[in-house]
Amino acid sequence: MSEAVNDQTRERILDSAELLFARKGFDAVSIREITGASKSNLAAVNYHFGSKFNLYMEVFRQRWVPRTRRIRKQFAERLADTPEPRIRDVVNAMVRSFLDGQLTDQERLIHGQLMQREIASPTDALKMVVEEVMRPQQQRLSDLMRPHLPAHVDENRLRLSLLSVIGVTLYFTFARPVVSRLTGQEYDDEFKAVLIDHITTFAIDGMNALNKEYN
Amino acid sequence: MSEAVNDQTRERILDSAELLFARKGFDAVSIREITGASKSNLAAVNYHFGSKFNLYMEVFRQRWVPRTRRIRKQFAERLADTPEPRIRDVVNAMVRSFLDGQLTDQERLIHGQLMQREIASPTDALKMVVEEVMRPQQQRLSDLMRPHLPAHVDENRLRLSLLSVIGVTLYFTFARPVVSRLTGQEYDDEFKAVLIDHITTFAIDGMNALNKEYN
DNA sequence: TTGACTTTCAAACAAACGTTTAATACAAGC
DNA sequence: GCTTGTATTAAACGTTTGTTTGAAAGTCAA
Repeated sequence: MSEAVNDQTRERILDSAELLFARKGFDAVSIREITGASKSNLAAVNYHFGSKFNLYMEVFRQRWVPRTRRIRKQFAERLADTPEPRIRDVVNAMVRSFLDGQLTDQERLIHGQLMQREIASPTDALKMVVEEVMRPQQQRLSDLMRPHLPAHVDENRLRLSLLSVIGVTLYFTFARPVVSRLTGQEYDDEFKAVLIDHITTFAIDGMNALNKEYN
Repeated sequence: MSEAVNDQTRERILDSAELLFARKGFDAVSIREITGASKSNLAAVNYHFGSKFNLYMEVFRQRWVPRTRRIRKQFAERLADTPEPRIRDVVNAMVRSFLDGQLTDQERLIHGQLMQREIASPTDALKMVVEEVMRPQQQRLSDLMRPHLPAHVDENRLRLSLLSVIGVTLYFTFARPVVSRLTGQEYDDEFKAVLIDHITTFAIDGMNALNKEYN
């Protein structure tokens, strides 16, 4: 019972912190704002996490990374019925497991914003994310695609293409204020379906450039 | 003479502010840090700009927007010798006027980071940028590409493709910490040339997806 | 029930923040 | 040289921040 009580305050703080760090960024959010949102006491952050920065790191460890694992699981499930997936199948699964998977809209936005901000102002969290999450996943993707690519396409070139797919996908996730303004479209279900189709198509054709570089 | 003296303090503050806002973000930079870097007095920010936020807005008006105009000019120059540019020519000019133009490396990074952060935490600056800079430029690009596209490609679909090109380009600009880590490559001249080739190719093929949607 | 440990709490602390104020210095015109 | 307006400056101000402290409350096992 004590563990459950412990966990409740701690979990509430983590939830509030994740949301606020994603929305406003680490520097713009005070501990008082987080504890206000989580109905907890100011000193609880120091007690449970030791410091504001440690709280931030725990948000990545206990929220961001597990969510990425869920996305990856969905990616695998999308390909489970495809014995020898072509490049287009892999790219399609990549994009859709994030944009069209089981994440709620808010989760997806939070996930992207946390990453966006971490890239902008790198901390230890970025190092952890790249080494423990992105690198293994990129290796997996590379292994899936390698059989379909000509021998002259080296590993880094393939990596750049994978990063481009990620870049486009993330851009439309976090540049929502720009995209909405320019297109005059709110991110409603209909527009999001258009976006997903577009991103998938753009990414698949962009990736297929690898197969055309004979010169 | 008085105008020149006036302008020196003001300009120094703008320069320092731009650099620091780009590197660390609005919230993480104090006025004391800016005035320290610009060898000026704390109260000078209030005197010349009225507030920290106004300084931020002026950074966009007097640094970011003019630099975008320079990029746009280079884009136009790249196409000046091409009487009827194809889509690939336009995309190539888009990407290269930013990545391979006259901007210094630092300028390019600052330019991208300011935009990245503004997207993450939108202020009035984003509205100004989108309406005064991005929208007119997208219209220009659209006019250049329209003659080469099938009738069924509507305006928003074209816009999404243009945004995708911008998205990829920006991603590789500001996600430098990720890209370097994953590829093991510093952003030296050789790697940047590889990047530019890659991005251009990916973007051109991604855009060409528009010509293939017959179904 | 007691003791030991854990958790929560309010208050305090030192530092930092953006803004304001009033004095001083500078510049230009008459 | 004097006056007016501009620019710079140090100090003050009120507020906010992350961290610390010690007391109180809660929990669990003997």
